[in-house]
Amino acid sequence: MQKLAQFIKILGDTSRLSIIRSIGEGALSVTEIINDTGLSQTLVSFHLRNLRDARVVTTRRDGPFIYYSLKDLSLIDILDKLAFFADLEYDFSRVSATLKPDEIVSAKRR
Amino acid sequence: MQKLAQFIKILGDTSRLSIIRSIGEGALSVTEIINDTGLSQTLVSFHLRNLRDARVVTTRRDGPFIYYSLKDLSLIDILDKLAFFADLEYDFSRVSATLKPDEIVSAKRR
DNA sequence: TTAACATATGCGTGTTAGCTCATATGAATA
DNA sequence: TATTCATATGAGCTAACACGCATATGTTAA
Repeated sequence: MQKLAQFIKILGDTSRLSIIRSIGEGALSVTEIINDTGLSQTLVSFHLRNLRDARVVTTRRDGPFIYYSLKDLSLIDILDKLAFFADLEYDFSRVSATLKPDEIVSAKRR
Repeated sequence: MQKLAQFIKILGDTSRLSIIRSIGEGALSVTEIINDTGLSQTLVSFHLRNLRDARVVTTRRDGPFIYYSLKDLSLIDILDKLAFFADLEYDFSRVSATLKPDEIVSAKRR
């Protein structure tokens, strides 16, 4: 229970959700994440550390760049479901605001 | 995004998860929740307020008792998925520690 | 090796949020 | 109405956490 709450806490932050959404469609370097989210370098680095510790993301080094990606893409589906559950208007991934999670998944595959 | 993070934060607390699990199988009065979770009266009341505000639970008054239940049972499935995602050992609802979320759902229907 | 770029970390701060204690409100029964 | 039981609320404390600033580490290329 403790572990689950801790894990969920990691997801319950606007900045981290932004980052997760950023890398949800493919690996990005830290700088790319910074540009995509508009968050400061320090803040992105700080949150990436949390996400790393929680094993939400994985890293791959390529020269001076470190590419971050989601360890398990099914997290996006879960977040879509949560977003749908939470307020029925907003969807987490960037497809549609009116589809149900299941429909969003299928819509993305087109 | 703000709203989603706020909602997830509500879920990311050990006490509230205990309460959600308590009422996951049917409506309980506050006193029953207190006994089931082992949390203090004040603390349960405090968290129930949060869960109410987040529209996670609904209430029904019956004489001096107020019965709380989940507004949408699909929350349990989502939490099972999150628990499975988080550490592969623990499951949120009380069925099995080794089944995947889908299997848990079907196991419960037996 | 030095300079430039990419990323991480330590420290200090303000705010949020969970918790307890005391108390208040509300409903039922005698 | 008075008492008892059920539930909610307000105030105050503490700890956790998100954030910014400055700086450090690491990598590449000149």
